[in-house]
Amino acid sequence: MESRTRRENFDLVFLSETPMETSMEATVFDTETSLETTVFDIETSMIATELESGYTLTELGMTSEKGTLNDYRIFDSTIFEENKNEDTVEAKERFGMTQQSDPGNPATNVINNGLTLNPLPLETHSIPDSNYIKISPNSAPQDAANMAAAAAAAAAIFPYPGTVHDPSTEAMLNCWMPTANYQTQAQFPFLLTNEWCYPGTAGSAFQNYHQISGMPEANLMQNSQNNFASHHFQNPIPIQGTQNENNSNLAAVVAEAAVQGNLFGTSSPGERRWPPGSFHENQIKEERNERNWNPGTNFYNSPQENQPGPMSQDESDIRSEDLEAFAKTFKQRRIKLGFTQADVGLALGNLYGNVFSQTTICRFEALQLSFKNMCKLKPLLFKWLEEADSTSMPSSTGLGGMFDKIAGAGAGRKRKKRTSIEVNVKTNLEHHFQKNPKPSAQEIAAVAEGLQLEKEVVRVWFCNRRQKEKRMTPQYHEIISQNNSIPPGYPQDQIQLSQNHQIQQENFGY
DNA sequence: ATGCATGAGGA
DNA sequence: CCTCATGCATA
Repeated sequence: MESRTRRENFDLVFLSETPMETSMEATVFDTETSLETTVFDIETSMIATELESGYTLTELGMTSEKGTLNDYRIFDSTIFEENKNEDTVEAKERFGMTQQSDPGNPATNVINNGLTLNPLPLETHSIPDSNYIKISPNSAPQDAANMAAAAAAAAAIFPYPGTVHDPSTEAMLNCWMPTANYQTQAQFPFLLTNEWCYPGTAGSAFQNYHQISGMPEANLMQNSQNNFASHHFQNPIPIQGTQNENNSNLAAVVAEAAVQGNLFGTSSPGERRWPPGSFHENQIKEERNERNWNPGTNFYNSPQENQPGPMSQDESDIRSEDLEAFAKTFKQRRIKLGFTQADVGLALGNLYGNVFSQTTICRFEALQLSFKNMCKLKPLLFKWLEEADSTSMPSSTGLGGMFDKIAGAGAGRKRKKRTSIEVNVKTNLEHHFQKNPKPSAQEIAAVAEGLQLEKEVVRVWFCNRRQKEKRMTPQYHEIISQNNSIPPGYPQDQIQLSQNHQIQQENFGY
């Protein structure tokens, strides 16, 4: 089996906001082997096939609930060349695109590394589906995560950035490698100092980005592109980190790259999701309040300031999708690095003075904390991860210093022995809860009476129960009643997540 | 991974 | 008494 590089033959296109309610599945098509693998069927929420690399798209944060299609395609530009003259009307209709490329801009088309990027006008979409790699259709809320994964995949795969088409701004982006968030020059050296990269998603703020330096959009864009081109010419970005680099299974390459890219693909305090100062914090907050944290909302079109400056990410600009994606990535990385949840909790103490228990880390990873709580912990965990990632020598240095875990020794009152409540009693309580989640003292007393439990125990049970209700991933509700429709062996958390998106709005409207 | 619990802070 | 962040102890 000859090992070839097919990288020159691919470009990356993002299609956003295209309504498509039908078979939401991710198909990976290897144009070399002509093998097609259905990876994830959104419709049934079933993981049909795991990628060879061992990652599933689910693990890559590529799952999605139904809704708007956000379709990432990596296509064979040779085929594109053959098809580009096809009628575009159908494509436009089909994909709801109105975008034209900028064929007049050489930087759009040719990167000076001997590779020719196609201008990628809309016409590209008349290419048969079978020639695409469809990574994932997504609803808007999932844009970021999916975009990140897809983009990161492309970033790792291609020696140059794919041409990214942002339909919402009608921008052709040849100049950068997208992730879910704005990226700085640190990530993308080809950027001009004050530039930020934006991946482009539904309602992209690409234009905002281009306004940052006060430069006319067109100029900045061109600048970017030129800058990128020259940078690349001199410093071709090596393809690295993908063990499957030479693997003929493109799917595996994509997957692996996506996993790696995912790390920086998710927003984080360290990276700042927004260009520094580009969005006024208050504006974001206001907007979020107005929209009541609708997870489907994107804020990319928010007004912005021109004043660059440091910006700390706080809860107001974290979306639940970000948290999901981060938690997922965090867990993967943590495990890969060989740390236990307890290790992390302890390390947080060393690094930032806040020790956390294994329990808390566990709950973070499982999204079993309140939204607010998640937001609070995320920055810390992110820092830790960054640290651990760069040091990446867990056994030796990793836990070296250690804190004296100030043993409480407070000799406070002994903890009450944990009372265990029988299952049938629990069921009973659950029923009560369904009827009235906030029973009064009297009602609690009555329940306690009926169930032969201490009042206090019942009270605490309700407290805890309510608290559970507020977790990011509630595990209760009507899941039971849907049992029939749950495919056997289907991982529960998938359902919880998708349900969560609805529940979220009620529970986290603050 | 979770069930039951604690304690701070708020009405 | 409640909410909320958090964790001991255990399944």
